[in-house]
Amino acid sequence: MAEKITIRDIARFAGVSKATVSRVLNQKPDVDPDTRERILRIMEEQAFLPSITASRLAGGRSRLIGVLIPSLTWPLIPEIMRGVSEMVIQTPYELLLYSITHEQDRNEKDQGDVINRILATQLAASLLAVFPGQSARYLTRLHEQGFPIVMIDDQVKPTSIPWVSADNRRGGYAATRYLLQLGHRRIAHIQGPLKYLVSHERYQGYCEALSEAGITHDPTLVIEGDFMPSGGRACAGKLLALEDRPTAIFAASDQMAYGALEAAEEYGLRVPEDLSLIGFDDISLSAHTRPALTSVRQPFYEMGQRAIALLLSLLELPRPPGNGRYPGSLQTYALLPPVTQS
Amino acid sequence: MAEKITIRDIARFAGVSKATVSRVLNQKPDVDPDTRERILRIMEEQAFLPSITASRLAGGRSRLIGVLIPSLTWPLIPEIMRGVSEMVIQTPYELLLYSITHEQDRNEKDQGDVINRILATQLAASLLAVFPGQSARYLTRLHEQGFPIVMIDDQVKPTSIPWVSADNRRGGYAATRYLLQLGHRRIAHIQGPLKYLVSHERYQGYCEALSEAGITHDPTLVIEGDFMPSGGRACAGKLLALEDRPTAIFAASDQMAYGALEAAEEYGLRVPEDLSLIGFDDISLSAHTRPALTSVRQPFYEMGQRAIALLLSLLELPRPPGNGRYPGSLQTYALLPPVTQS
DNA sequence: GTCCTGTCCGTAACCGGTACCGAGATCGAT
DNA sequence: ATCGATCTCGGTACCGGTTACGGACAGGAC
Repeated sequence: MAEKITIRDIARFAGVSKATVSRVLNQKPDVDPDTRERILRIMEEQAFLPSITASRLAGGRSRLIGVLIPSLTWPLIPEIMRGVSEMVIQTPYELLLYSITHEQDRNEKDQGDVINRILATQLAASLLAVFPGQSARYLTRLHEQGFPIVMIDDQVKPTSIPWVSADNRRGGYAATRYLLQLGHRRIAHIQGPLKYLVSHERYQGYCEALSEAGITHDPTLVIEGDFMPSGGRACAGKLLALEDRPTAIFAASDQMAYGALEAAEEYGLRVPEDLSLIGFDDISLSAHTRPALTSVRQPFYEMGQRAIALLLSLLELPRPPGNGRYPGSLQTYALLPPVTQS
Repeated sequence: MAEKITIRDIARFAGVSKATVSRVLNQKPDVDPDTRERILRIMEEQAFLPSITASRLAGGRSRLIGVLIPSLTWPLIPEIMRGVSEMVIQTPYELLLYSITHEQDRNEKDQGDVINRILATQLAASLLAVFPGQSARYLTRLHEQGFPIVMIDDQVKPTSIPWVSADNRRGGYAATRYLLQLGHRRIAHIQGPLKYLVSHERYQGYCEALSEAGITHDPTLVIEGDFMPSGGRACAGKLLALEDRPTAIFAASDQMAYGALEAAEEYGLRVPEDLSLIGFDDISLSAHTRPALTSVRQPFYEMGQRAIALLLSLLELPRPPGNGRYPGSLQTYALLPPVTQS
């Protein structure tokens, strides 16, 4: 195994001191352009890559990105992570995985513990927080102290933290448009729990599509569900029991759409012949079920990519003085459009 | 933010030198028991935790565990990772994520690149390789050089690397037993591709259960599939076309079981009334489909736990001299039993 | 020619640990 | 009492970077 070459070797080859090499590594200004060029060339030739460990210890910025995710078993997380890791592999950064087990007692303490751990070990000096939920409060404080953080979150409340989110309003709009294009006029909507922002956004998209089509909003066709199959079944049951029954249902989650399938079966209705049904992407495998479920795909892969790109761009910025806020951070975000599939 | 306390602080509190504190940290023998006790107590009081970065730089063992995984979107990976991370969170170790994007050109070069990266950055000094596939060759060499590695793999060929695997033979046995207990005598089996070891193992379990029940093996009831829904459909089609049609099918993957469902529908057979069907767990959501699919659950969560426990135990061992093989590494493995569910 | 300013770069201390070397203490054996 | 072996432990040189400080040298203004 070839001896690992160090900054000292590079310095020796270039006939300069370690300090100068370090300066070009960190893009400090006070280096002669010729010298810089020469050193860069030598580093290239020697395939030199500085020790993340050493530079971190010496007080440099860390090349380790902490990724804070809720239970991986939530099916959309892996899709996000795919985008994240494909992006990161092209950079000299590495990913440090911090998984919060959402299963067990989901009290805030757990999450705080993990964040404390990240801070205490000092390994990661930046954070990608995926659906942080309750932890968002901690994160906001952290971010205000100058710790680079990007969130991927559906529940974006006003925050100073740069974030990436799917465009749920447009998703709801797209789902409803799809049903309208099939010729439906009486379209019901099973909402997600109203305590979630996404539920309102999807509902809002639904309303917009309807009013755009000149259909007056019928409140009896909108019921609040719980994102779960059983809730979807119950809600769909109520909807199908109406005397003026809807001909199509837009469920705010695939899980609820499954429940709705069962309810339809109970009523002897066939999908999609007698009742059209569209879900909202919790589950990437919906296309494999029978009957195949139409669903609005959220662009999780792209969200992962965007989020990490955003974080990387923050890291390249020089550390801001003063209050530690990155200039313009309030504007850094991305809303990604949905896709109707299957 | 409280100043980070270091080994020097502890040394000062205890009235000893840094060296001695380092010795108790690394469980070196030459420390007076009283002194050790005192230092440990002080570390406890001060909530001291040594800098992973510094100890790594100074040549100590790394507390970073590299996790090498194929595309996270493969649904069983998250379940494994859940076991892994729940285990790791209880230790002072951290997880470094290296995801191989299986999607794109799946040539070996990709995988070699990632492994080179792990080696070059020197961050992780141990590795958990999940379904390494082709990379296993690299890993074997690495392991023989003394690099601690544990594999989670279904395709265990003779190797010196400690591994954890599901017991596929018992899984096949369990699936077949399940059908036997329902009273079936003519039980078909749709195999996985025979190039995979797991396919043979599951088949073997199938044969054992049959012969144990005193049923003579009928070769026309066993067909090789491709793990995919379309293949399952084709195979099931052939089976159902037999004049002496089987009353139950054991498919070696859930995907193929889905295909079989479609084939049954084609033949006007209802599941489970007219035809019993059992799958093998590729997909954790099988229980949500209609009709709910019975499946053999592979204990991925537990496999993750076991694998990381195994790796940690290797790390606690002193570095072996000579050829770098851990004594008894050929015996360190774990076969975990399956569970029939739903 | 002197003085000042700015550019470029080397020296050395330091980050927080690890590990080698050797010193002092203790103790049993001679 | 002398000696060597063993147990403890301190001193110190690192690991591979970063950074404060200051020196050398060039150029321009006077």
